[in-house]
Amino acid sequence: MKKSVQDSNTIASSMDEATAHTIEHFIEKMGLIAQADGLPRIAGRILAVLVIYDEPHSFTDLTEKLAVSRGSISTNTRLLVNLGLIERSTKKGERQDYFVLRENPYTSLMQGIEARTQEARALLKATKSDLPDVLEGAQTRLSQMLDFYNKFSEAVKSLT
Amino acid sequence: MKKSVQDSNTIASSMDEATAHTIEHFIEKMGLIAQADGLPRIAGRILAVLVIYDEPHSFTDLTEKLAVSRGSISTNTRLLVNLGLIERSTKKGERQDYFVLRENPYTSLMQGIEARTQEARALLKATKSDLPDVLEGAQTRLSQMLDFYNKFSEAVKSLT
DNA sequence: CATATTGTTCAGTATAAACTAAACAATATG
DNA sequence: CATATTGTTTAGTTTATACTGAACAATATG
Repeated sequence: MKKSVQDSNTIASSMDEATAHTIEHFIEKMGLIAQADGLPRIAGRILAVLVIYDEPHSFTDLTEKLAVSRGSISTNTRLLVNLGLIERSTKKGERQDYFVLRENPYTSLMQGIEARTQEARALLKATKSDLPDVLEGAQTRLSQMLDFYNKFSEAVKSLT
Repeated sequence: MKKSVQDSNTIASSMDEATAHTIEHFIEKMGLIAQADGLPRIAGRILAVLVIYDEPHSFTDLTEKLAVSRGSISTNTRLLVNLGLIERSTKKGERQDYFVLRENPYTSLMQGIEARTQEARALLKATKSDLPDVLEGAQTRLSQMLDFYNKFSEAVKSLT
């Protein structure tokens, strides 16, 4: 078996104690942030690993570094790839897939958010046009909400 | 027992069939949108009711209109109040609390989002300063991520 | 061909969250 | 005071999701 980028047990020994702790903490916190954003905790942790380390990480690197099952790595790397945050890469003479952070990871994230607001806007427009004008209050409040989503959408688009 | 704003069984009969259906659909979709945003489905549905109807809705109005338990209404109205989306109101001679949509519901929502990004920014800053400069790649990627969150924060703030 | 490696899928389990129903405290009403 | 109303809280249930571990297919290697 090929030696992986770095064995999880040897991380700490190859760097400053405090640094190792900082990294560990960052990885766990990113898991929680991911969770708060509605993503699996593991997805956030994988992302954190790829933010910290320069080297592309293989499937097995990740299972060892994060101590989770291959199934989870498979599922969550695919998720992150779909979100446009990471991408697969390969090395010649190696069968394994490697993962690295994408160049501009966050723009595509924004596109995902944009798509979601688009759904809300569609619903609001449809509801407005389906409801009779006599429901003035409802029409007004729907307009306000739609107006907000429109502005939000613009703001998000300006970030990409 | 006081007659409530409108009995759920009589909604349809007092308005156009198509209109009733549109409202029903809007309420359910709002539940799903709330869910996608990490909120309980019921919170979205309560919000939808208050968007559609002019009248302040009591606790019991909501339980009847949405066919959910009082416990859920209690929990979720409190949640929506804390998010700044709705507010309690009262009527003289009435013991019940009533709920209405706030005047500008969405700005305070944004403030909540802002607070969440603030956490991420704090983590990124702390991690950057705790990690040694020799970890150039990590420093760069952390900066990029922080940069993104900074811009996002600005964009969100511009909406309020 | 037999064995090993790699990634995916899926059944089952664990965990977390939503929701209900009932108990409860506080207040009002008669 | 007894009873009813109102909102909150909490125990228990349901439901959804994350995660594991093992089976699997595909491919490589000897």
